[in-house]
Amino acid sequence: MEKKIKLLLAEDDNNLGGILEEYLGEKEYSVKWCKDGKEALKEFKKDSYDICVFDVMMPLMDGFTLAKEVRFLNKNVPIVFLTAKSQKEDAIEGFMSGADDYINKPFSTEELLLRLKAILRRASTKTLANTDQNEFKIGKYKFDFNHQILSIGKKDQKLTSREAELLKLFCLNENSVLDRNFALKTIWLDDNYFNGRSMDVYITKLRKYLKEDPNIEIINVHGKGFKMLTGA
Amino acid sequence: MEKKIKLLLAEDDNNLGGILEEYLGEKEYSVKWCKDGKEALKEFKKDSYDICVFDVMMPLMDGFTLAKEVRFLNKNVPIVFLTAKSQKEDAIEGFMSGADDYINKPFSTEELLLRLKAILRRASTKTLANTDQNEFKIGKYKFDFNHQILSIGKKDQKLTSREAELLKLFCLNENSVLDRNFALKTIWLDDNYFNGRSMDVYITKLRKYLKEDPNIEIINVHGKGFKMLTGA
DNA sequence: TTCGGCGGTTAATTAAAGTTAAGCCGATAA
DNA sequence: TTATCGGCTTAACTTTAATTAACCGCCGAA
Repeated sequence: MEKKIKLLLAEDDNNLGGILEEYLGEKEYSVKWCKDGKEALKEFKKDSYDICVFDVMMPLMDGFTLAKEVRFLNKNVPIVFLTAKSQKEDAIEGFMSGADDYINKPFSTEELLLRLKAILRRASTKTLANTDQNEFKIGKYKFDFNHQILSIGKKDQKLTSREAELLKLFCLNENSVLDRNFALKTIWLDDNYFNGRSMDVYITKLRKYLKEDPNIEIINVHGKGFKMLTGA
Repeated sequence: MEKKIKLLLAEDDNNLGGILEEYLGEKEYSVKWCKDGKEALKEFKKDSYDICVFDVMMPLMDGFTLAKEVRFLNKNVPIVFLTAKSQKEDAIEGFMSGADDYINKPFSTEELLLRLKAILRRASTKTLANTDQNEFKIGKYKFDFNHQILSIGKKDQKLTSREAELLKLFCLNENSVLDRNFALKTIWLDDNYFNGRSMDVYITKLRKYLKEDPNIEIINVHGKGFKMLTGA
């Protein structure tokens, strides 16, 4: 059996929630169903998920607010909004980032399944090697991912592929927390203990490379991951 | 049953006050009704509230003056003003901060309820992780949340993530009570006994860090939480 | 006034992360 | 085929963060 895709569902309606949990659970998803936004946020903080499905209208914390909080924790996880027909499209789009999608209620479960597949395909092609962005500015540094070169002034530092992948992830999550497990899963494909320790070693290496510009720092967020701060 | 939303009502009219107290009390609010501005201010100092509803025309202290005092104590609590139709809109808006709203008398209780919900939703999006504010002044100190640094003069004190999160919560609730369970739920995600004791340890640490400026103190409000006083 | 719970503080424990070096392995060159 | 090298992982040891424990004092309700 393939490993299941972890899906976080926030839906206050018991009926719809139950249906989705059951239906998606039978497919390639492992579903965590929360009945309000607060609960879902707590859950997202606790565990890591591959995709989120949020109802927009919910008690305690609506889907958009929830999405904002989740985005703050992870810039990459794709989010699908469940909206009522009455909601204005442009208002919805204002809340969505590039990786997101929405689907109008009522919808068939097959329809949702198709959307989920599409968005995951899009997301997975984007996540790592495949982002079209391959050159980054990091403070006074310039980082060329393709050539695996980190340069400052005249000095060039050749990077290994692991170093480059990790640094790229940091660039894509500049100034926000890069979740430990997310990074491990995207680069090492498995977030076990040893890969974790390996990553720590790479953190040390990156810090060494980046110490020429005092405004750049990779700080640890205990139990969560790391944050690359780039002054500004 | 979810915990009720604490609402501070300042209304001198016995009739309207009584109606609101009863009607809101039946809904998801726990209402404290004060019959003049002075009393309301005293009450606000004593306890912590999620939202305020102030009549503008009141004896002893009018709603705007009251709001100014309350704002001094807490920059974030949303305030809804009850105004007479005759009052000029722009004059009212001049007194409101971004988080506030007003409603013209007479109004239906349903109308007020809707406003309260809307304003609370708006306010909640701002609460924690999501505030864009990340630098704070605390007396003579400067606190940079992103870099987790608390500095006074030339001295920098590095903070751990937990210390920084807690201090940020205090900054967002400067001079007003930070509810114990609220803090635990936002930072520790669970307000059980051990997390509570853990928080107490962090309070001790923050007090140590902040003792260079004698005007700053974190005082305990027995059974409720803590208040960070910043002289001023 | 007394008692029970809450909070203050310091210390002990456990878990996470930092660092350096050794080991492993595949690729390449002699 | 074997020596060497680079990249990565594993190991060992250190430091730091966070939680739990232990002990004590104080506040407020009865």
